[in-house]
Amino acid sequence: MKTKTQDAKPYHHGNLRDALLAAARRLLETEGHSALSLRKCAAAVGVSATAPQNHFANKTALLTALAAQGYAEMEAYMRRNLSDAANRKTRREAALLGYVAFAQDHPALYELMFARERVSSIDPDLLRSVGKCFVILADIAKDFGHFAGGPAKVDAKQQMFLWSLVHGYAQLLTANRFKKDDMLEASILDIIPELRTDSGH
Amino acid sequence: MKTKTQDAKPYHHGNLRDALLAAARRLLETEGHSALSLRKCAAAVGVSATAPQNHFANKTALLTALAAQGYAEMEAYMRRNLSDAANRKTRREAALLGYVAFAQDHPALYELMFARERVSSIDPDLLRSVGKCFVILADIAKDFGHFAGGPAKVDAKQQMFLWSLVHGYAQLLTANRFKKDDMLEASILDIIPELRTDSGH
DNA sequence: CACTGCATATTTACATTGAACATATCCGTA
DNA sequence: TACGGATATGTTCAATGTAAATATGCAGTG
Repeated sequence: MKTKTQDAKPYHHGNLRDALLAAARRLLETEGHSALSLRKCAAAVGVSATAPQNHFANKTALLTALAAQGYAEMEAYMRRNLSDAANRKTRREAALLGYVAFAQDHPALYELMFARERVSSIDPDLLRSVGKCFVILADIAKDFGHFAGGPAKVDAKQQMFLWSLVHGYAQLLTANRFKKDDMLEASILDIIPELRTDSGH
Repeated sequence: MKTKTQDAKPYHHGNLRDALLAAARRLLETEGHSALSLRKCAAAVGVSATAPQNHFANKTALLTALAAQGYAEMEAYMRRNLSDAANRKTRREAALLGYVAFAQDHPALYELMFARERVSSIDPDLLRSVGKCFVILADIAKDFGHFAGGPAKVDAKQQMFLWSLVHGYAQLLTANRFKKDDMLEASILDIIPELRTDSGH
């Protein structure tokens, strides 16, 4: 018989889903994805090994939710330190630096966000988070690159160019493939060769 | 008692290491990395479940060898269809198209080649294979981008620019992040905005 | 030929993990 | 109060990575 006065551990956690996501995130970033298991998440939160199944159908579902959370946070990185009144150049540079800073601050999570097999790429929540990130990039992309073709094709090429460049840079940087001292000094802004128009400032 | 006339399965495989790598490669490309286990590799080759341990200290060692093999093959893709007499522009375009073609033909292997946790990034064989790929890119990079700084810094920025661009493009393409029709039409050559000098042709 | 050493493969064993299943508990509501 | 849905538990199983001890074959050496 359990007394009501001293609060025993409740049968129901209350917010297990978020707690599991937080634990998973912590495990991922401190011990790497190979150390991330549903059981460890459950243990970290203090519930039974199979409790996560009530909130995530399988491990992929949890990783997908984690990735979606990652995109949302990356968006925040791209928008941080910015007032709406900031001019175009400032916004541009802040967004690109934010993108890279996020990858550097959370390399394991960033890798998960682009892992083809570990996340369900058709998940609506994930797609929504991805989309919100890339409207930012798509807007910035208007300023970069001289390309041939009609307006739609030019837009597409600009977006592909910028996204490829910043994503490739972020991943090669976090994968430690840039070794030379001269490379380590160069930021993402330093390796963008030109502007279409210097409409900012 | 075993007769010598009908050849019984030999106790020693003869070339188990290569056979395991081939089996691993097949599993990776047909069923994905989550279906790749040491035991399945062993079973595919027809040896006991723990035989691989004699050739690969652990799973990471096998994946690292597989990644090294991938870089060697990507180099072949970049060099294919080329005579030494080809002019600079032709070599440039063939190498870039080859890089992307490799990623498209072997997306799971390509992803492995840049996976931070699954491969040992300090493995000498891997580093050698990576290096041979990127002398090609480093040479091509000389033609791209106007950057500030001394010669060494300019070289570094050009290399970072080109490698980031082509790697980001390849990964976003294989990860199916380019959705719009206009994007699917654009090749890597279409999203490179300019040449430093048109020294080729 | 007999013997020895080494590389290679096998067998056995164990802890971890993802997942399925039936069951228990809590809470809101009719 | 009784019921039902949501949430958590305990049990169970197959697959996996890895360790340790053992067996096999081969290549020399006496």
